[in-house]
Amino acid sequence: MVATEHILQELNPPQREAVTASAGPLLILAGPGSGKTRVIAHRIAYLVDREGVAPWRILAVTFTNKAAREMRGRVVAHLGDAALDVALGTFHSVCARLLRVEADRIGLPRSFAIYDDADQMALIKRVTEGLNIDPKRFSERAILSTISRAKSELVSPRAFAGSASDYFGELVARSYERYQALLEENSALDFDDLIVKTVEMLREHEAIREKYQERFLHVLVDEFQDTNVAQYQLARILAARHGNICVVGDPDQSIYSWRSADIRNILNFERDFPAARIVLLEQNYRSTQNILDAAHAVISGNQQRKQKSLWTERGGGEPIAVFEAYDETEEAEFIAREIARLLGEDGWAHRDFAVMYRTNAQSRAIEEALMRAGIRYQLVGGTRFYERREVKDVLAYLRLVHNPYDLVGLTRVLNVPGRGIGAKTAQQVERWAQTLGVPVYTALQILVAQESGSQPAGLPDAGRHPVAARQAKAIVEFVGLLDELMGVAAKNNLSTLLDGVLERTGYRRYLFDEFEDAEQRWENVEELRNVAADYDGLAPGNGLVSFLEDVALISDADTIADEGEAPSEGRVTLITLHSAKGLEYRAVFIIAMEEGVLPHVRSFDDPGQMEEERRLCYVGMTRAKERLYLLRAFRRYAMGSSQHNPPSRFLRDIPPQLIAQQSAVTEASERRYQAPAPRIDARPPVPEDAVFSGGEKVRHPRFGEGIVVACVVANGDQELTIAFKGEAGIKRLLLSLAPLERM
DNA sequence: CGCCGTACGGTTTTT
DNA sequence: CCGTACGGCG
Repeated sequence: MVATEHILQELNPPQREAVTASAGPLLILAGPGSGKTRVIAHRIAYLVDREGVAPWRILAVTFTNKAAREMRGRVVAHLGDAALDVALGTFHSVCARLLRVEADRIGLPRSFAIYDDADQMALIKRVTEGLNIDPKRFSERAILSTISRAKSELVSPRAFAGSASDYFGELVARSYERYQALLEENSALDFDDLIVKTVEMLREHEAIREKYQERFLHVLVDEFQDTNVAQYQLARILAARHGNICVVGDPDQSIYSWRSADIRNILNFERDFPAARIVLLEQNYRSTQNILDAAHAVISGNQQRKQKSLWTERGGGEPIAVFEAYDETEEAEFIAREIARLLGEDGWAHRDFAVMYRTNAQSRAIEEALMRAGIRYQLVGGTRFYERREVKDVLAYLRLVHNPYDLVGLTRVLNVPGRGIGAKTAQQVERWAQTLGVPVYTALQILVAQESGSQPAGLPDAGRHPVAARQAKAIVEFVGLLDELMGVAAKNNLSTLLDGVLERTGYRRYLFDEFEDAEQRWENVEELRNVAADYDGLAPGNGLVSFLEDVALISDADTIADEGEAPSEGRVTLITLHSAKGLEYRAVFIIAMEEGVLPHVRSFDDPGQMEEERRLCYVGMTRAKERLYLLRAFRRYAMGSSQHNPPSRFLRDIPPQLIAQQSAVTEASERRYQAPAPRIDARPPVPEDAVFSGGEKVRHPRFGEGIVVACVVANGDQELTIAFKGEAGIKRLLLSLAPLERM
């Protein structure tokens, strides 16, 4: 508690202002590395410690669950266990909790399922099928993303239909309505619904609204530039009673507009709260001046932005290293070598390094190189654990036990492991359910009743089911299996339930019968069981609910190993630029600085999206504390074939004097592609006849025949990277010293 | 009706 | 290169 005073001493004046601003709306515009996480944590501590606010009356919303955990850790460090009562989480997790608590009062099934991207896709497929929409003319993904955008802007199906002006709009309007109906039938909410339903709840139920408005004396929102309209409205409603809303963001780091994040929220905030106090945090505590200058040069290319001054006391630092490799293998090998080299120096640990890329698929080459070099790494995201088939199967059973109306889960495992209920039968049942106007699970129950010759109370009187005898028998068994598992769930902890699922379905045997890589898959199932065991302390029903909720709302950034691992245990981080937001590393490698990758080809025809690519690059660059490496490859393999990408426009925006060594890998080949990249002026002359270029065959007296894969011009010499055919492998040689012969 | 083989198409980012 | 869609066989 006494800590507060000396904490305030450590802060610079704007930070102190942000922490101690007493009441009312507050907008903090924070540059990268300005210590904003620290400031929010301090502010929470300050409110409790100095202003006497009860911790449970503070709501702080972060972007990822990991950020929430980190925030909680910081606040607990200041306040002790009292801080555990602060309401902390992502918008989605906070909403899920509120909806679960209020479910009965607002007529929402308490056991609603949460649908992720893949589940939504499965649902929208049914919608377009039902509406006879040709997926070749109108992609399901486009329809879904239009629906999602409407929901993030709090546009109801009815309102959307009213404003639809073209044919596509009509189709989406019809799909939207049907999609929502289907979600309801499944007792499911998608990610957007979590927010939308919460806003609706607060708008329509006065008692509930007043309860929470009264409770939350202070509302704080981090990463405000990445909130969508619905999320902003939610924060506004919650803060309306007391008017204490503090939002923190950086327009230059807005990288989620494709997920309907709306940068205009920042402008609207100033409009909605004219009395808002605005604090600028412009001092950077993270990066060296060179890194900051380079990043600034890149972000300055955006037209739509407010100029901002960023400064640091950290001095010049190392120049930015730009490396041009022959292909992605060499790019990766350069990184592995550089990391190995720095690890050999004093004070560097694995966790000091991160390799960042635009798309998940790019991690592959890096992984291979690090593996070959024996460098430990952790891959963030990629083929995510919870997206693996075997994990999804087991989860689907758990979801069904929790909510048997979940049609997506049901169709997933109806015939997994195979029990003779094929697609045809599933379709028959679904059609039948539709004509009866009941959920598929209810139809299955009726079928079971009919098979046993009875008609239990509470189920609609229906015509005879359309399923053939053999398949009907299999369905009876399947429904029996679910019943049995629900019985297990009611009385046992989560891992017992999961064991029950595996045992009764014979899932292990199924894996080993059907898959080559069954070992690996079974390991994943066991890993899932380990996670589930963490919930065994909870009451039977609660364990399952919390587990499913956490699984649905977990993000890949949440899986990053926390600090606290022994230094020797650290790992190099491989991460997408998007996921890297909010993180920092001593050394950062950004790969594939190429036109078409970063900026991504999909942004070429839209200036707005191009600006977002630039911000993405800026986010990546500003993750670096001490060293920043920007890499590109002359050729890159993607989807089987090789392609050539010109250097990224963002590279050209960086002043040459900030760049250490301009590596020139494939000059000769490069010229053929007329790449106009600016070169460092003071490049020392190299004797013309001595210049080797990529692809040339050479002979070395000791290493034998090889191919030049890269050459770097430096200090009047050339450093050649040569792949030799024999034992020697890949070597780096100086032109002036190596007795090389052109072949 | 279900299962297994081959051809083809589509590929950003994620709470 | 990977997963899905379709066609023939048991």
